[in-house]
Amino acid sequence: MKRKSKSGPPFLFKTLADPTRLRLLNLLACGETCVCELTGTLRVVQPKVSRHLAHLKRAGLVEARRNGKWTHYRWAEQADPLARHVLLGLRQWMAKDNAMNGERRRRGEVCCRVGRRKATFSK
Amino acid sequence: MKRKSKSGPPFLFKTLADPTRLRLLNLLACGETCVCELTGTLRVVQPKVSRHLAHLKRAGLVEARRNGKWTHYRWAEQADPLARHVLLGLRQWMAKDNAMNGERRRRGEVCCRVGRRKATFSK
DNA sequence: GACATATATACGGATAGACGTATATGTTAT
DNA sequence: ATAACATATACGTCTATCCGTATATATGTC
Repeated sequence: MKRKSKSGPPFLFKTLADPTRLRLLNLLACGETCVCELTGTLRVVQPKVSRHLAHLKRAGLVEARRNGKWTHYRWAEQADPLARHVLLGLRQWMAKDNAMNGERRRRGEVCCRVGRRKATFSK
Repeated sequence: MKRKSKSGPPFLFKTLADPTRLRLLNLLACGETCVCELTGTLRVVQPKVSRHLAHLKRAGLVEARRNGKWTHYRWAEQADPLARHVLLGLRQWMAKDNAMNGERRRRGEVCCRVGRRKATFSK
């Protein structure tokens, strides 16, 4: 039985091979962000966001910090030189890509950190 | 119906997410190489090599040149800055990785190649 | 032409990955 | 305690991807 390696370049690249995960990294590039803001900005269902964040965390690309009800994610420092190099390139690419820029601009229009009002009459 | 994008960062990373393809790129880093030598050095069946080479070619990472019965593959120049950056990092990683070094050393003990020119690797 | 060699592709099965929905876990407020 | 909320995970399904084997294509030799 052959062990499945969850590290090394193939695993790094596999982690980066998903559009949703790149969008998440893009938003996190602005700084630590909570899941609800990520969910709101990307307009995808919350379990999808959580699953991809878990994957990014397993791969060591992000770290999580719990604060009360919320969990905040952020980019992690990379020990491995290849990962550091690749992520730097990715960051630069994100800074220029139109779609990624647009999504970063949508940040802050949503989420928990500012006073949020529910769209409900029952209160 | 949503079109499946065969380009962009996700596709680049997907291409790099396979160990066999990385091994192929590693051997090609020494210079243009024919399929039979790749097959012999990696000790994998030929259709597998051809399939992965086709994938690398579709992704624009390698180019092919036919010469008689043989097809020689080589690294392609990258127009996209992200791809160029990532592949440069990969090349540097390969230069230091033990397994990759070992495999490059096995080159030349096999196959059709007799006289060859020197590599782009040490650049 | 027939034949051998080098490479590419087609086919079917196995496995991994991504998804949506439902549910579980953990936290805070009442 | 219960309720409401934020986040994580479990489950079943669907699709993509990888593989080995068999076959197709292309080129050179006789």
